[in-house]
Amino acid sequence: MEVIADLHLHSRFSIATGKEADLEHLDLWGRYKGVQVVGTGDCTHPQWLQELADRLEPVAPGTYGLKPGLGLPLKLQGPLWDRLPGVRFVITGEVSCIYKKGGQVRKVHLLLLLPSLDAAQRFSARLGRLGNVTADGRPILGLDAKYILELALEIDPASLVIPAHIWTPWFSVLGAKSGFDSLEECFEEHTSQIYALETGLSSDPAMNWRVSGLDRFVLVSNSDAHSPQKLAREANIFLVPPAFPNLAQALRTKAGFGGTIEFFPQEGKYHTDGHRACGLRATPEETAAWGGKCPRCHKPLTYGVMHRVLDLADREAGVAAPEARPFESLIPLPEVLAQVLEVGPGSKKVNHLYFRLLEKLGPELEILRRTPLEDLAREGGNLLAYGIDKMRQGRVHIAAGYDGVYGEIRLLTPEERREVLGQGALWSPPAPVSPTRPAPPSPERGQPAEPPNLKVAEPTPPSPIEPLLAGLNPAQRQAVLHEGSPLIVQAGPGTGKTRALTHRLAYLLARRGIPPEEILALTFTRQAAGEMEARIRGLLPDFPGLARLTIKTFHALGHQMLTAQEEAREVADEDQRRQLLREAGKKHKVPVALLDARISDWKQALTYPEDLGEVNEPEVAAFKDYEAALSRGGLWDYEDLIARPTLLLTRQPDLQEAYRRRYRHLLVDEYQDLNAAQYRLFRALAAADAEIMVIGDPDQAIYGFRGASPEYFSRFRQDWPAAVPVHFEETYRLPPPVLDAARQVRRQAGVQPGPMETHQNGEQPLLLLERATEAAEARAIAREIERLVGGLSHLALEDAATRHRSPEEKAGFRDVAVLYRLHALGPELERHLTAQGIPCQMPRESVGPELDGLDLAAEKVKLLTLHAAKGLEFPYVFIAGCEAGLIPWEPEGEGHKDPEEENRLFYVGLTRASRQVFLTRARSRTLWGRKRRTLLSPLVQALTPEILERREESPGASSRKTRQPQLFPEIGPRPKKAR
DNA sequence: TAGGCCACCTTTTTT
DNA sequence: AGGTGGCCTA
Repeated sequence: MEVIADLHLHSRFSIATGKEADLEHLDLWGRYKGVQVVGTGDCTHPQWLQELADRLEPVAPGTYGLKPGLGLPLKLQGPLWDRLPGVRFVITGEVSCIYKKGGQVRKVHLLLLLPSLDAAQRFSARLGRLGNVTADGRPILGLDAKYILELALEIDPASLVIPAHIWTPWFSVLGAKSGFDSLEECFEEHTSQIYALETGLSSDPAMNWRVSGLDRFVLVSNSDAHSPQKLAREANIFLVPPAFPNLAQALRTKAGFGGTIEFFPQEGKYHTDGHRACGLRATPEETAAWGGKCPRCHKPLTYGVMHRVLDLADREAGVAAPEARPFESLIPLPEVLAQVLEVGPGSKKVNHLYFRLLEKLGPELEILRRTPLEDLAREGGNLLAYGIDKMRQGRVHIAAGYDGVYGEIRLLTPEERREVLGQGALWSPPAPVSPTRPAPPSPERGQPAEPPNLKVAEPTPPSPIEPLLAGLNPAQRQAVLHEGSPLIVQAGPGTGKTRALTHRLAYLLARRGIPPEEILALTFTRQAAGEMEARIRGLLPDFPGLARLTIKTFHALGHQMLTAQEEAREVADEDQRRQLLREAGKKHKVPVALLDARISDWKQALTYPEDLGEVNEPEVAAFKDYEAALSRGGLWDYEDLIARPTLLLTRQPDLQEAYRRRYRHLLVDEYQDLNAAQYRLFRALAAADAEIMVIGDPDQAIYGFRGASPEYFSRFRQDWPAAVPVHFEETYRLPPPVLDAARQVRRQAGVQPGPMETHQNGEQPLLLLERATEAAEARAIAREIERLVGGLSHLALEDAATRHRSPEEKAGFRDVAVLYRLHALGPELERHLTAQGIPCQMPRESVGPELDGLDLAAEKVKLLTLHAAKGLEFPYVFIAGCEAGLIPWEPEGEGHKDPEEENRLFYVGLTRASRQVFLTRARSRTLWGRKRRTLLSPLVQALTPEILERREESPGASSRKTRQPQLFPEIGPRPKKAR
């Protein structure tokens, strides 16, 4: 007994679905169509899962039915319908993986088949930690497809993952635009866990047989319906009982898998090649003859599924794959009726006849596949019977779909019409004979496989150049090689600062034989220290004694020095410190903020209560209490970690001498960010004859509020008169317009940064997007990101500007950062980007305890403060909130605090980008409950038009849906969610 | 001592 | 807006 199953469809929680896409209507339409098993779809969506749990009950293992009383009444009566059982549901869903692999953006849709509702709940919860599963029933995840497979099997080994509509150009495992050339490239060592492939609307099994690499897979077909009416336009025929374990077994082994019900693939939107704008349809042969270009406009043609299949094909047409299953090609009944009645498929006439036929003849699939022609003729007329007969024989004329244009079916020619309908018609339904399609070509052995394409590794000739200097420019080389006197390097953004530092370290160790323990490299952040260490290991793998190298933050070094001399204490965290300040401040009636600032100042000047003598200020008394409390609690604060070790060194000459003897080589990163205490610590550590290299960029000094002062940078040459200055003048990061913009910004502060030359190409100007509100601003950002990634879904298809970009040029989510001045802007941006289906993350949050490999592997857009972006690089950088008062930040009523530093901060933001910068602004912004009209940031205002393009909101923005080719055009716009 | 109400304030960050 | 701390009351 045949069991027809449609496993891939979507609920109303998916984007661009009708609100009728619920269980009740799926059950109803499953019965109308004649399907016994229906996937739930969207099994990663928490609300949908809740609905499944509420409304379904198990009827067999992993198989569910509507709870009693929930089924909708059929519009139909009669013996065929009165006792028709409801459909059975199995748990299915789809995820969209958008990620970079091999330097290219990949977009792969996967169909999931899970063995139980419980498994789905666990899977959803797990995915929810890696991305956003609530915005869309088909979530967009920045995760490698193979991890999804791993995860599904980890949740339950009975799960099945089926690559979805595998040939579509934009979103599939073999797709021409963002896919792979083989399943193995995608799933690697897990490929054996893939058992089935979904052929999609634009291809049928016969096309897939031409690729012998697919022979071992079960070829499945599903509707991918976005509304229940579209259910089962493609489907699977199983010859096993309708329960999950049997279906899964059949999908794994092919045994009990009876074949598929298909669209005519030419009807699909991407079947053949062409160019929509020119209305040009092309066969792959024509495309080849035209060199892939549209002969009318010479733009690249969009390759269709057929083309892609032929690219990978290694078997002749008309030869079935071994063990191939048969398939039947059908046209949905409403379309057949539309052809017969010469009206639209959505018309009342069609609808009326549709249900009349169903009532008399049974479910739609039965009518299309099996109902005897004479019965069709009796209930629907000769023309209908004739048309369906033609369809069953495959005699259908279809102008193939291309470049997003649906194929056009013509079932009946005018002559046929006349003949069949005319007086004394030549055609009448034949006597009842089995009207099934001719059997598919019998499976044969496939062609012998091509010899494997062996790649011979090219021997790399031994390099005569010192490898540690190879690839360095002259200034970098100088920084690496310099010895004998202190060195100060001024290194702008992207000029290879870390490169120079790490190569110098490696050179010291490996060429000059400096013992690792004599080297001290200091950074400001753990991340920078970690990166430096990793890069040294990369340069000198297996070098003995690397562990004895000291690469630390200033604070870590200070902590280590302190604990070597005193009883170790913990470092007070933010909360502890605030608590102690509050207590001390309260007792002595000193405002906490004031006390905080005073104590910081004191410690940065290496001053402790005992140095303040008998001053009677309440602040001093509070300071004493605070220090006593820290001590009682066994705590140091961050400033202690610098000030105290410095005092130890200055007060104990022998200790200082010991450190100075040990560290003969000192390197300091981000030298412009030293504060007074750090500067003194560094001076205390540096012997007169030590070899010193400091590197930094005074234009990027942004920690003045923390007591840092770029003054020490310029003072270096006074402190070390023998110092040699080096200036890195070549940037490898900034494309010319960004470099230009950055320099223009600095010029506004009266600073003319030294000469700079860029090796980065790219002429994209900065883009300024001004919107009415911060919500519109966030949506504009989301839209641009979507463009950069090259479209997130079929519905928001790549526009002309991006669609022909090669996959290498497209961005992955991790290539994008959104920067802003205040944390307060972060959550709102995150909310909107998330709602638009863009995986994003504010790194503060991710500092959770249970970060595993997958968490780290998930690609996300980063949301960062400008400060936090320091030292990072992203191809695409958005700077949000480019408004006067916000950038540069001017606290309410107080006016500019430090316009110089704000200017540098903006400079830092701009110079994070290696491809393009987007500046955005909200004309009205609500911040901390106060709504204000804003002006464009003066820093942006001053940028010249050659490098800054302004793009107003396109007036056609509201006509989105008319511009966009729709996969399911009958669906209205997505319902607005209440805020 | 819990709970409720009100006033306040809001940049950027280091083991 | 929204969270926090302070202060008052029962």
